Amino acid sequence: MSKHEEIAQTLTRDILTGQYRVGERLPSERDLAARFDANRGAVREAMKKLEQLGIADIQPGGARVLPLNEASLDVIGHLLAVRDEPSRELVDQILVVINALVQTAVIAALQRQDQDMLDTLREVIRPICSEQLDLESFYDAQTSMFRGVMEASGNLPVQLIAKSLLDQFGPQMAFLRDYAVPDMTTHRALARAMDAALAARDLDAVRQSFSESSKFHRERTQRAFDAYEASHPPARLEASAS
Amino acid sequence: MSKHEEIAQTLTRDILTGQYRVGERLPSERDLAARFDANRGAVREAMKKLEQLGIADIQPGGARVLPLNEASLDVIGHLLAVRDEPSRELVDQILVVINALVQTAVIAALQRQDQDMLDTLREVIRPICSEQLDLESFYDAQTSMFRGVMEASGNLPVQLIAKSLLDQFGPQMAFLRDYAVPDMTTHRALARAMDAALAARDLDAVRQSFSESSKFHRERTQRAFDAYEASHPPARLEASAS
DNA sequence: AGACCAATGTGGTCAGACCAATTTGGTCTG
DNA sequence: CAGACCAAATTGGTCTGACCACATTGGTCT
Repeated sequence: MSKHEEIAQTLTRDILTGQYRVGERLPSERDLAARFDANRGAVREAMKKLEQLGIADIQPGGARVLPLNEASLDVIGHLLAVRDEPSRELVDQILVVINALVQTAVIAALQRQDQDMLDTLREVIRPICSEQLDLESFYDAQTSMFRGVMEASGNLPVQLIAKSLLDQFGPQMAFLRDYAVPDMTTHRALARAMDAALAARDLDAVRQSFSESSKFHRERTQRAFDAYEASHPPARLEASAS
Repeated sequence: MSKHEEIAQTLTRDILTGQYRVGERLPSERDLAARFDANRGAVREAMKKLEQLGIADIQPGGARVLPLNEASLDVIGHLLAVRDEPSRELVDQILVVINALVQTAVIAALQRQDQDMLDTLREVIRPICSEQLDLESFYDAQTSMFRGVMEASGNLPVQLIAKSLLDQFGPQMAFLRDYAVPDMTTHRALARAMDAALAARDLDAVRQSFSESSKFHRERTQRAFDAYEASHPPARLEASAS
């Protein structure tokens, strides 16, 4: 890892864990350069990164910590990675958003009235419901489905948001894979419902089936968290939940 | 505007308007420095910006142009600004996404079962339906409503996405304000429906009323586009639509 | 013709300096 | 004593020039 990445990571972690209060001034670039035994250029690059993440506001006179709701979408990945395991609440929120985006994309795709598009859509769903998948392949298939839906929607903003979110979310959730209870029967049933709704071009049914799938996925993820925490040292009891 | 901003803007514009093909190599930093009569540091900063926007991939050996669907959400603002007026299609897509986010946020807020939250929510909606607003104030009120809903949702990813989108979207849409046909009667009716749905905690009604409001807003925006184009030189006829 | 290799060009990093603007701390004034 | 004021120190912003490791390129050798 290069110097500026190291500095940026340390500072990002410090800010996101509350080492610096919101509004507080960060040390000057020269101080940080001395502390990290780095060139000021390296510190500058790191600070630029913080600014891009929207967690610090750099101005002549000093850099200050911004509140989290001023941040860029790109902080999500860092937020998930800051602790030993991601926050259950944040993970659930992300799943909610992804569901909203997928539904928006599917509906947009359906409203384009393009038969080829619809066939493509059903094709990316089929692997989920028809084949005998293990959990690993299921995740891959689901991700492919998401990407396919996004592309079919033709809605660029949705595509960009979903890509950013999935790119940050996926890697951080890898640790849960071994703890998720496979339930391919239900998965397949949910996927069939989605496929049927698509075939019928029934918007309400599409919404309904995707919502149900998302709800199941969210519950399953929370159960995976339970399993993970049960088989791991619950850390120190102090402040482990915040 | 500082040098690196000028360079970044020019390069961003060139890339987004297709002056460079996807996959094509950009000129080297030293070449660009010579072309813009700048030092390499300024060019480097500009290139960093392109990389952050997700429109260029910088690697030892050279920087290459990325396809648009690899970009960051932050390109939206640049995409809207690249042409004389924003693309109608993109604007509509953004409105669709914002509606999806708002609905997600409202539902999340409602499901928190927090009476104070709900009261706050209704308060941010009230100005839209009760007062005699001109169009300008209506926009402000609507934006306030969005922000209030986002905050009330407690869903950080939704907040961050909406903030990013609105920050990029708002300024670029200012040019349309004078061409939007005011229809405060309908606006008020739609807002009252939203308020009633919230008061009843009826999720389906909430979805329905917000969808209708969004639909009306989208149509009104497209009509504003018509009015704008009617009163502006339709540019040269060649390739004006692409 | 293909494999190989050296020269060139590329981005990545660093060091040091200067500038304009802000911040800061003391001083002066009421 | 409080507030306005000013000068010195500090801050981020910019620029110059140089070196490095690696990718690309073009020629050479087999």
